[in-house]
Amino acid sequence: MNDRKTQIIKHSVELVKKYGYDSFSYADISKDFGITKATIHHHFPKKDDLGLEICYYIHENMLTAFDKILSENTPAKKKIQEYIALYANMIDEGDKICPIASLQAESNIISEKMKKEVCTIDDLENMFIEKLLHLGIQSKEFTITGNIKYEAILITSALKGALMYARIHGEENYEMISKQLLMRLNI
Amino acid sequence: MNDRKTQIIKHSVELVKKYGYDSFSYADISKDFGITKATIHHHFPKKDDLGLEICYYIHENMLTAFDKILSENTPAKKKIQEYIALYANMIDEGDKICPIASLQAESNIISEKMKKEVCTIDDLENMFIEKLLHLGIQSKEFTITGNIKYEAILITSALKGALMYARIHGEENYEMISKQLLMRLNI
DNA sequence: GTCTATACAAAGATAGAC
DNA sequence: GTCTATCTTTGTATAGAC
Repeated sequence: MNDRKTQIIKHSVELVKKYGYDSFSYADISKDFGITKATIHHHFPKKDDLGLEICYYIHENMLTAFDKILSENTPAKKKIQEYIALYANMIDEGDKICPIASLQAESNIISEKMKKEVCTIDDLENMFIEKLLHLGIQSKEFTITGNIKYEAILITSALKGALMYARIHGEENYEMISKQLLMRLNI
Repeated sequence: MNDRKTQIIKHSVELVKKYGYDSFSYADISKDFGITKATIHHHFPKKDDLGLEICYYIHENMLTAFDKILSENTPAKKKIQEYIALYANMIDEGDKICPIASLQAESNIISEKMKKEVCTIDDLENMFIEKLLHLGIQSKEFTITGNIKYEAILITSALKGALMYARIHGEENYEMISKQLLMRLNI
């Protein structure tokens, strides 16, 4: 619809991945697109308006990516590896981390509305992984010891942590850490 | 030792754990201690000076905690649990995460000097865990599949991620996630 | 939708007095 | 070591013209 509006949201997600929500400004977007700050305020009166749209965008993007992975006729192991590859792309883009990890780290800064959205996205991601784990168990690709729900949360949390580590210490670390994480599933 | 300067550093570490480095200000410290911003600038002319001292303080604190755990005549399993409890304390303090995770999330905001210090602290923590893993293997308390170095990095990264998750979703999650993480070591 | 202009507060920082 | 006072820059935000 509103091309410029979507353009700003997309770019803002990248800024969150690189600098965090509180540390990027309307001035940054202004420079990057060659428009004035006032124009951005026209589309998003308050920064929190933009912040919420950022969350919604991440949410929708995630749904699309997960639906694609689920729809493919592939074994659970392959689906999990595709999920892990989604994260890897963020480092390749240059100096970025998971936008949700970034917002989690700023949870005492963002509005209650944004916080709630972050929680919803977290739940979505964890339920997706839980689903993949159940798939793999059913197809006897692997077994899970302990609690499946928390195994899922462990996987998503560990990958977010791994991405932050790899951004500073070298992107090659992400692959090594994720490989080690999946070792318990014999993947 | 317990002079104003140290007092400011200690408090700043807590602010980093709660809000992040970029999102806390001299004005915050000023209010909390009832002193002016100028006084803080007297102790730390630039914010980066304070930032570095924050890193050094975290570094030293970590060394002390790790030395204590290593010096005790306890099995490796117990030592790992003590390490995990160190993290748990941060949530108990109220709404806080690992200060290093916070700085990692802001790695494109902080100075090169601070970034280097964060890396050093990361290495220190990972080597500590690696040591505990070797101890446990030697004493036949558990076995490790895969790469021990990356198992250590996985543990530290996962716990940082788990802490961020638990801050938003409820502190009880930290225990559940860490329990699931250690399941592979049969702890 | 985009601009200029402007307001207003906050953040980092400095000079100089006590 | 702490203060008052001041400065600069940046960030968020609004009003009104084109």
